[in-house]
Amino acid sequence: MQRYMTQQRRLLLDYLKAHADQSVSARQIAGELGSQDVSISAVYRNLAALEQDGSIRKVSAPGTRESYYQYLGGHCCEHLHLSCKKCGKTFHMDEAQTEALVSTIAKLDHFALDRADTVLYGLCKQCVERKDGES
Amino acid sequence: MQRYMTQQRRLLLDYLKAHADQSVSARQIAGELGSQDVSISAVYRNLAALEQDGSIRKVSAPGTRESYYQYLGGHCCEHLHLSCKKCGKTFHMDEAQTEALVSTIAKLDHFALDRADTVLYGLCKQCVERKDGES
DNA sequence: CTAGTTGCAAAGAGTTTGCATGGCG
DNA sequence: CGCCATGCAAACTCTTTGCAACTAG
Repeated sequence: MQRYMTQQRRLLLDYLKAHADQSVSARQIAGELGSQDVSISAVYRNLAALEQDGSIRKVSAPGTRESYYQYLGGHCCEHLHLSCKKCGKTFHMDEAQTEALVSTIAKLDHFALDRADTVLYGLCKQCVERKDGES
Repeated sequence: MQRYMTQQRRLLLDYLKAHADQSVSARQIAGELGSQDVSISAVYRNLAALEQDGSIRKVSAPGTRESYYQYLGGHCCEHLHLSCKKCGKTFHMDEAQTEALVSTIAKLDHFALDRADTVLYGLCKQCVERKDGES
């Protein structure tokens, strides 16, 4: 299906790019773009479209109800993602490391790890260091 | 809070144990136990209680709407879980391997991986081999 | 007995969809 | 112009909760 670059799609994409280092929820997006004429349904529909195109990725963090979305700068599934449970930022694991990890697991467990669907949860360096409050 | 072992809790726990090698959804459980007098709310309430006790684990698989639950044979968060996207079974990664993986990531990325919340998705050995239909 | 549990039905939250209108190319 | 996209509101699905009746210990 052909895609038109509407104002809403543009805004959404810009927003996602600007927040490429973290996962954002549909509500957050709608909240910030809502003032610029982007309805919640447009947000969801565009997120779905972008996900299909492989431009973004949808992840569901454990313990949360809503889904989160993150921009994939084109290079999509080459590496695993590290998602910080505290600050919400997403880190991209080095390709070489990813490769090593994936093949290690493949050898040990005969398990073909899927880079696209696997997210590793934990705490990033910063959040480990200052173990207390902040977003 | 004290827990009573009601008939419903017993049935639910038995069901989870019997399906310990795969993730099951609340709907599946309610569907099968519904005929034995277990309401959907009891299912959810008990799942929540059992999760709190650390007896089971709740995971949200990418691309699905509902949450899935899996029995943890007591030894809870020592190892990472491998979840097969095709057959739905959950495999427990060897503790030593888990340890190695976690510390490797800690070294390379300064990232404190959370064993409780991380699930690795992919295809298990069997599903990789017979790449076609079956559940 | 008494605190925890249950079923039911209603409430909530997040997400999806039908429909008529509006806009990109 | 034609097809795609939008906004709105209603529909849906999964999950949670209030309440009165019930049961395990």
